Amino acid sequence: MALAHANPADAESGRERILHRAAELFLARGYAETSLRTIADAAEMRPASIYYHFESKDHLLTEILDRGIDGVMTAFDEAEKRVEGVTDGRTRLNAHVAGHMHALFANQVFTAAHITIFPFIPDTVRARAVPQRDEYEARWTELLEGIATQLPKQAVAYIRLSLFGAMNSSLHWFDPANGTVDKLAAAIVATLWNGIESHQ
Amino acid sequence: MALAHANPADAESGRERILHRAAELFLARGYAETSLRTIADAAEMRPASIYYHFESKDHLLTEILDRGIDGVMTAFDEAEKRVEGVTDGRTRLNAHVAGHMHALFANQVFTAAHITIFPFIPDTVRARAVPQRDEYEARWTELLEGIATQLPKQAVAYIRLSLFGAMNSSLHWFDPANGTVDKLAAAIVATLWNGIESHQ
DNA sequence: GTCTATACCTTGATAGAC
DNA sequence: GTCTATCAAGGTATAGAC
Repeated sequence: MALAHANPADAESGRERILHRAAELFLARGYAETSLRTIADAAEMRPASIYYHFESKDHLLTEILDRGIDGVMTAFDEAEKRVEGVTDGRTRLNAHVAGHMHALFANQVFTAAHITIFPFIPDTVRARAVPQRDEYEARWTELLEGIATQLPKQAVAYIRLSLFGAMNSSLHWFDPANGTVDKLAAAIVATLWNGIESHQ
Repeated sequence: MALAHANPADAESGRERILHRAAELFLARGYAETSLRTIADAAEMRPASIYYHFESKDHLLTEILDRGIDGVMTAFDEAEKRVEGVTDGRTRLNAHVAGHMHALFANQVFTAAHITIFPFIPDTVRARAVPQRDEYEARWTELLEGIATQLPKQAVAYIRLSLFGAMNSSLHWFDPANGTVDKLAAAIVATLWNGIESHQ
């Protein structure tokens, strides 16, 4: 019987190590700014070894983007299960915002990397990811239109985009060490739900 | 007497041409993704000529970032003048959001470039820009605390960050050809001010 | 599945003529 | 103020041994 690994990272296969370290580096420094030599260093192997697992740097990026989308898609489905049958709009919204934020901060570095570097990746790779992103957006559109039934769809679209801006920009300033992700999610929902007006 | 230039861009000095084309390219593709050869092409000169005007690529970037901050600082001051003496919070907020959005979309490509590429520039350049950004943030903190006087400062900080996320993320999806910047600003303020609750 | 060694290209930057 | 010519470094990627 094999010994358990003290550090879970040791248990990762070479391929998984490359994916995780690359995603971390892309998130921290960007795609073009991160060389395969740097990724190989972080994954504790030689640059050439990466090419056993991935056809090119772009293919490595593609898989990271795919996993990133999978992360939020799964989070959305799980949040939906958690509020199945719930009719209160704010409760439903809160569950989904919390799910998205946990995917960003707690679960998957792939999701954080995807959202952060997306505007600056090669055109071909970005084009491939667009349909998946559209599908995720569509789920949110449906959710929000079901909650704010009195609003015109155009207004809901602005709300959705504002909400995405608020959620995703937190990657640049929120530190999970200084507050729980759930509290951050609740604060974002409170801003969107109450507005400033009611607190003047 | 010199002839007037048909295209205002023709009137730009070599130095200005470099700055504008570089900012446009950094905004569209990112800093590391844009080579000095590409910039030189766009500015209709040879790569070596750039070094007559700028010590290095990082120095060129630094000036673009500085101009970007100047753009929103000036916009903030002008918005403040426009609502001098006005006490209604929403009117004051609307003026400043519109000012920020105009700086992003209508006035200065430098501001848009600054905000977009900031997370992915070399550490040394980024560190130099932080105090200027902090000063701009501080003006918004003061503005928002003066408007939402009943809220704890922590809540105002979340609102400020949500608002910045909403405003700046519009760079990635708003097309000025499909709507005026003023309407976009009004929609963002409406989302923040009314919340969803009042429209259910 | 990982290695050594290396090819080939693009990059930021410099020297010096005009 | 812009050019031609060029360099050294670092980039992605490949060949082939182990």
